[in-house]
Amino acid sequence: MPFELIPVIEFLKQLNQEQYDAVVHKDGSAMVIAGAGSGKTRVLTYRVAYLLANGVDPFHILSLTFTNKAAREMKERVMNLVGDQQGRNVWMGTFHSVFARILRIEGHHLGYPSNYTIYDSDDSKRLIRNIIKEKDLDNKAYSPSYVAHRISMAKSNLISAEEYANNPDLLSADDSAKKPLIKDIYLTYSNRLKKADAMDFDDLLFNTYVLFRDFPKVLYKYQQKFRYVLVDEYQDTNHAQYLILNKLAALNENICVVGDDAQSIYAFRGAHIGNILNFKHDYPDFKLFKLEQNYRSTKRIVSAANKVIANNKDQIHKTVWTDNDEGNLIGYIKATSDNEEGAMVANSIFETKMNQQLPNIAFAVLYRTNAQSRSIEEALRKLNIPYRIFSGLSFYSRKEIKDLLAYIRLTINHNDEDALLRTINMPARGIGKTTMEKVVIAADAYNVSLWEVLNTPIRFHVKINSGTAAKLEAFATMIKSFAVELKKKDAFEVAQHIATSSGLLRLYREEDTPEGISRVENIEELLNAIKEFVVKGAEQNEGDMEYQGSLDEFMQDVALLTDADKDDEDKDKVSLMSIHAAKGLEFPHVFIVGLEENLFPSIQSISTRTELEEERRLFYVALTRAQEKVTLSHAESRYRWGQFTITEPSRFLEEIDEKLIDKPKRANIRLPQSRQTMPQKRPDKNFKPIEYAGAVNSAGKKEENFVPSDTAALQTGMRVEHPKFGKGKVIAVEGQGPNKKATVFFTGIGNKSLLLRFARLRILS
DNA sequence: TCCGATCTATTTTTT
DNA sequence: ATAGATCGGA
Repeated sequence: MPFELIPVIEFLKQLNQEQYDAVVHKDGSAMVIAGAGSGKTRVLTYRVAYLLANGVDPFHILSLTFTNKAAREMKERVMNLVGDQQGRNVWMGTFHSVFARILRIEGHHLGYPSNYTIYDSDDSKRLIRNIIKEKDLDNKAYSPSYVAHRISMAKSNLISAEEYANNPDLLSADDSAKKPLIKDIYLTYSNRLKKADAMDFDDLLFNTYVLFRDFPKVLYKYQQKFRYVLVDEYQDTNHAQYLILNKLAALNENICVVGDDAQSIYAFRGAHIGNILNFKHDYPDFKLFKLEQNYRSTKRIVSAANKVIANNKDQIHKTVWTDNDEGNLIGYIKATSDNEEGAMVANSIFETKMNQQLPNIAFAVLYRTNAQSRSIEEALRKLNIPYRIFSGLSFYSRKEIKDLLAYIRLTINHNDEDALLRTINMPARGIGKTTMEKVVIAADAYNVSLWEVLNTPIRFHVKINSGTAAKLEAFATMIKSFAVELKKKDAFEVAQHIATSSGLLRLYREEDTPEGISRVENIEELLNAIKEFVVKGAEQNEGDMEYQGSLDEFMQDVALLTDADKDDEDKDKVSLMSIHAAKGLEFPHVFIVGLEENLFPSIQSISTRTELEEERRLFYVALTRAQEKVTLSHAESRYRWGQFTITEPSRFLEEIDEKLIDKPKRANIRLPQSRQTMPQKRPDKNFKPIEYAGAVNSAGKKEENFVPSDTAALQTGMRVEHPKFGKGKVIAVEGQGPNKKATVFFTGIGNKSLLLRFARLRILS
């Protein structure tokens, strides 16, 4: 017996009948349709524990999730159930990270080295942008994001560049969209990735599929290895993922998928709800389990969510119910502006926290778009409420981080084109645009990587003068010297060496501006993370001779990391995140902000029913994150892309039963307990944002009572104050009308050029 | 090639 | 509002 069976039996008692049945259904295919909050993660983790308890070797279990966070959480929970030793050996990870790992081992069958680079969407967009430029295409018709999306859709449907170029449907669609050359961009893009020994996110799936399709022996090896396959969030799988799972499970058919069609929110990137329906065709003997009891939320929340989702036509019937208390009414906040919305949300958090003595982690603010975090952040900061933003990629997509990572990538994989282009003149080394253009053209002509041309420019007939040649050689020599270090030292030492010798750190140090300082800090933070990786890895792998703590190990899936994966010592913070990022999480108190037409539902998604239904599922996901209380909020006006916009309340607000919502009232901060209810029309004059802002603030900082002046008469020499930059002196005023702007010298910050249309300035003298 | 000034796209969601 | 790309002059 691998470990004590007793605890598992004990744990099994905690399950309800359906959960229990799903957990102990050991062999054969199974689908678990799990309503929100019905304990699906629990079923998955217990199932893994149950398999282990029944003598299944941990090496034979594969468990796939969509986010690293979900994978990590599951791993922790499993380790708690069955002990670290067993738990660690189960393959648990995201589709992308697991397949990336398989491709490191097997990629040679497809002509990839094991140190291939993973391009994140930023990198691939850069590459696409370059190709568009090289082909001299109109970058209005061919916007990189559009092309990237198009290629991504093709890849997730397993359509290669060659197949794309021969597919009449796709071609005519592109023709009528007046973008007939997408096929050429796709072809070039694929070639360039291959030449750079790089894969983008979609390639990780695409190539895994090709590997399994074309190399039956390899497929057989993994079928043997993964005798039990578990999949979380099955409703979000795309076609490529579906077929890979199909192949993997074909031998043993021990596949257990868990999902909820009502929570499918990734159709926009190719997820296919139909995969749930296909399941019964592929595995006719499958067992279906439905988890309908919600353990997470109050009756009112469950009922509101059910009512909302009932408006969707496309759904699998199920009845989510709960035994929990009736609970609070759903809160409602109506603000005049986005800033006021932030202040009211922050204030409500502050009050609830004080009244009920709750920690910050009890609260989450969810929004449709990441850009909405700003006003919330500002408001929380004013009230000294600590918060953490879980926004996609912000840390890893910072320029300085990308730069350092690019040096490391280039050191590991010299063929990495994006890394080379990014680093070669950063800091400036006198290798400019002209030279690199010649190199790119030569690389293209001889079908080799940029690195090869760089090393022996003469061989590829690049016409450059000796000075430039020397510069290129110096750069190549430097990268080669880094590569030598790589073999000798641990990850931290090499990374630090690279940061210093490349001149990157010096460059930012010399900047001596607040931005420069924060860049240096970010680089140091990355170096710390690498250090931690070395230390932690060494501890965990004690006695494991395989583990070197080397930099390539660190880099292996750094491209797959997001901000949410950084650890944070101080955990007690309010969470700010997009609804997409909140999937799978729960919080006692949830604020859903920006419930306005054209924002949520998004303006891009209101034209078709299916898109609108996806937005509604998103709203459903948001509502069902809450355990105790949901508060909905919207603002009557909002700045969007620098424009002041008047907004309409979201249609979703009307889809909730009025009886469940706290009477629409203006949250008067001065009279927080007031029964006063406000009309739903215009706010009365007492509720100017400024007055309000003054009332909420507690700390007595400058920003609180900030009243911007009319800057029409602003003149050179005037002393002004800015809420963020502090006091300063106007150096110059230029431009006319809406483009009028001022250059202001702020003490301790330096010159800032501000558009008066936007800048909030107070004239002091 | 470098530097500063000017223009522009960005905002949907993520691995 | 802002970062990044682009342009033009030195």
